Amino acid sequence: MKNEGSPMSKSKQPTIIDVASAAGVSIATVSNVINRRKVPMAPETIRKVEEAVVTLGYRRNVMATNLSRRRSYELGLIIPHFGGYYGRFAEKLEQRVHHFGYHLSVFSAAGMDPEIEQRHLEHLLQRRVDGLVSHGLAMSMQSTQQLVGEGTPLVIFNGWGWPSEIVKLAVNLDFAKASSQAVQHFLANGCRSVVYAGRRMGMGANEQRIQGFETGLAEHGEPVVHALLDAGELGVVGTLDEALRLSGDLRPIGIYTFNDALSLELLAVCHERGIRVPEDVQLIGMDNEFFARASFPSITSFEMPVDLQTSLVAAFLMREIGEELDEENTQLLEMYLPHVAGHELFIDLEMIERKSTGN
Amino acid sequence: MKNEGSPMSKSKQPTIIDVASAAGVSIATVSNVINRRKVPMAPETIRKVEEAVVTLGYRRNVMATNLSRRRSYELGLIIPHFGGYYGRFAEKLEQRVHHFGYHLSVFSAAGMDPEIEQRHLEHLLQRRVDGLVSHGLAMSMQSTQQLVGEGTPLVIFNGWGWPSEIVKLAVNLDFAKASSQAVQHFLANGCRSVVYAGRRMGMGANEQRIQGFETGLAEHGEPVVHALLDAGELGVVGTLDEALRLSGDLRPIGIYTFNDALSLELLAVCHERGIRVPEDVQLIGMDNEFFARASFPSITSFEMPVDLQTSLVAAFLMREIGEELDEENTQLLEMYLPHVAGHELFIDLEMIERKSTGN
DNA sequence: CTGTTAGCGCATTCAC
DNA sequence: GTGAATGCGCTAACAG
Repeated sequence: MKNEGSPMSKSKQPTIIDVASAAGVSIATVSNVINRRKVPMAPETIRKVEEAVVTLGYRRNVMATNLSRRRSYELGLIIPHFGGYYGRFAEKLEQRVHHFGYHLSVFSAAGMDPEIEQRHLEHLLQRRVDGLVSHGLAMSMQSTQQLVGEGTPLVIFNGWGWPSEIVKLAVNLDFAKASSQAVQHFLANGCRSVVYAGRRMGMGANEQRIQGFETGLAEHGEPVVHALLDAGELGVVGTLDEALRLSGDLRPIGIYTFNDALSLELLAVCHERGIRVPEDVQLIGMDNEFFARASFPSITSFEMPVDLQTSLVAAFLMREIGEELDEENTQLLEMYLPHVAGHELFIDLEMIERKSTGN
Repeated sequence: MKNEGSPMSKSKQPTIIDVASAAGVSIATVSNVINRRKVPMAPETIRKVEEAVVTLGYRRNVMATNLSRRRSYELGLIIPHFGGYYGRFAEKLEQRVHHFGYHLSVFSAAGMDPEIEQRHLEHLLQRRVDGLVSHGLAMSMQSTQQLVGEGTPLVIFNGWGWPSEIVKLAVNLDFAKASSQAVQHFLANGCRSVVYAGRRMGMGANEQRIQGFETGLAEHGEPVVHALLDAGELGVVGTLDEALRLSGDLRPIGIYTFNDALSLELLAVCHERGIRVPEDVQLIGMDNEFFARASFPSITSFEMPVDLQTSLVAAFLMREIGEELDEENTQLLEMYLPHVAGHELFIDLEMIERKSTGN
C-alpha cells in the first residue's frame, strides 16, 4: 500500500514512527534504542534516535507497549484507606516493586466498602496487572475467586482464613501474639483488671486480638477480672464507664485498645474525669502512630514492621511472577517461608513501652 | 522446582474473538453489547453474548480498549503522601471522578521527593491519562512544563505562582486568610505575644501562612510582640524555648503552628514543663486532624474543605476534558470561577475553636 | 440489525 | 546493523 509520509501534525503526541522518520531509521531501530536492547547498534544511530526523541518530545505509549508485550509490569494494591499504617505500607511497597521495575497502583476502598473494593479489583484486572496485593478483603471470598481466577497471583496481608486456591500467600502481622504480650505486660505492671476495647467486632484483625488477649490471660494462670468491650457499640465514654464498672475498685486497670486512635480518645476522657494515667488506668494501643508518641502521657503501642512485611510481599510476588531475585530477597524468602503455617506467614510486632504503662 | 511462568497462563485469557465465536456472532456485535451501545440489537443476540461472557469469564483488556479509543478515561493524582488531608483529598476526588466514568490513579511522592514525583508524573503521562491533578509540586516548573507540555490538562491544588501556560487552574485553600484569622483570634483572646511555628520554610504553603500571619498583625493596629520560628530547624523543644524567651513574661502566648501535628508535639512539651494550656500558652493548628479533637486539651484548628475543593477540581477538569457537566457542577463553576485571581482560586477555611484557645 | 475491515502504537521475529 | 511484516485486543466507521 502507498503509505505516504504520515503527517506528524495528525495526532499531537509523536509516535515511534515520527521518531523513526525524524532520525532516518526504522521503527524497529527506534524501539531497540529506546529499550536499550543488547542488539549491536552503531553509536551514531543511537545518537540520532536519542536526539529525535528529545526534539520531538517523544513519550512512549505504555498501553501500546503493554498490549504488545502482553505484560504490564504493573502491580495493584488495595487498602481500606490511605491513612496511617496502610499508607505507609503502600509507600514502602511502591519503592520495593519499583526496584524490580514494576509500578504499583494503589487504590483505597474508602473504609472497607465491598462495592468500591470490588470495583477497584475489577479495574486492576482489566488493566492486566501482573500481580495483586490486598489487605484481608471485606468482600466475599467467592466473588474474589471469580474475580481473580487463576490468572493473576494474589497476595494478602493481614487476612486470615483465605483458602490457598485464591490466595498464594498471606503475610500477616501476629496480632494474636502481640495482644497476649500486651495483657502480660499489664499484669506484670500490677494491673488487677484488664480490658480489651475493640472495634468492628467480627473483622479478622479484631478476632486475632481477642484470641491473643485470651491466650495472655490463660498463660497468667491465676484468674483476673477482665472483659471484652466493643467501642464501636458502646462509644468511647461508654467503654471507659463499662471498664470502670467492671473493675470495681481494682486498680490499675489495663485497657488494651484496637488501635492508637482509640487509646488517645480514652486518654482524653480520662483527663476530663481526672482519672490518672498510668496510676489508675494503663493503656496500650496498636500501630505506633505519630500521636502515640506525641500525646501526654505518651502511649505504649506496637510498632508495625512495614519494612519487613512489604519486603516479604514484594519478594514473594516477584518470584511468583517469574522475576529473578537477588541474593538478599532469596534469603529472605528462605528464612520465612518454611515457617509458614499453611500459606499464612506471621510477623512479630515490637512493643514500644511508654508512659501510659508507667515506663 | 522451576516455576512455570504464571504470567504466561494469562495468554489463556479470553478475548472478544473467543466470545464472538462462542456466541456465534461477530466481534463488532460483542463490542456493541459490552459497551452497551445505542445501536439496535436483537435481545436474543444480547443474551447469547452475555452468556458467553460469563461462561468464558471474559474480561475486557483496557489497554487494547484505550489504545483504540485514543483515550484512557483515567486521571492521575500526585500527592506528597497518603496521610491526613491528602489521603482524604484523594479518596474524595476518586469518588467524584468516578461519577463521571473516570478512574483515578493516585501516586504518593513519598514526602515531596522531586525525583519520585517526576517519575510518577512521567508514568502517568506515558499511560496517556486524560488529565492530571497535583499538589503544588516540589519539582521545578520548567521540568514540569516539558513533562506536561500542551497535551494533558493539569490542575494544581495548593500551589502558588504557577504560570498559566503550565497549569490550567490552581484550586487553593486560603491559608493566608486563615492565618490572619488565627492571629486575630489569639489577640481577641488576650494573647500578649504571638508566634508562628512553621516547617519547611520556603514552601508555598508555609509562605502563605507567614503572609497571613503578618497581615493579621498589621490589621490589629497596635504593635504586638511576635516572631516567626522554624520548627524544622529549632526542633519542637527549641521552638517552645524560643517562644518563651521572646515573650518574656507576657502571657498568654499564642502559638500558631504549621499543622496539628506540630501543635500536638508542642502540647506534649508544655505538659512536661507544667506550662498550662490555654492559660500560659494558646495553640492553633491546621488540618483538623483526628487527634486535634482527641488530644487533651483539644486543639483549635482549621477544617480542610475537602468536599468543596475536590468538587471544584473535578468539575473544572471534566469540563476541560470536554465532558458534559450536570446542572450542579455547572453552577459550581459559575459561582467560583469569576472570583479567580489570575488562574488561582481561593477557598475559605473554617476555624474550629477548641480548648487550646480557651473555648 | 450484523459482519468486515482498517487502524491504535509498539514489540518482535525474520530476511536483507 | 537495519528494516519490512505480523500481531497484541479492541473500537469505529462502513457495508450488507
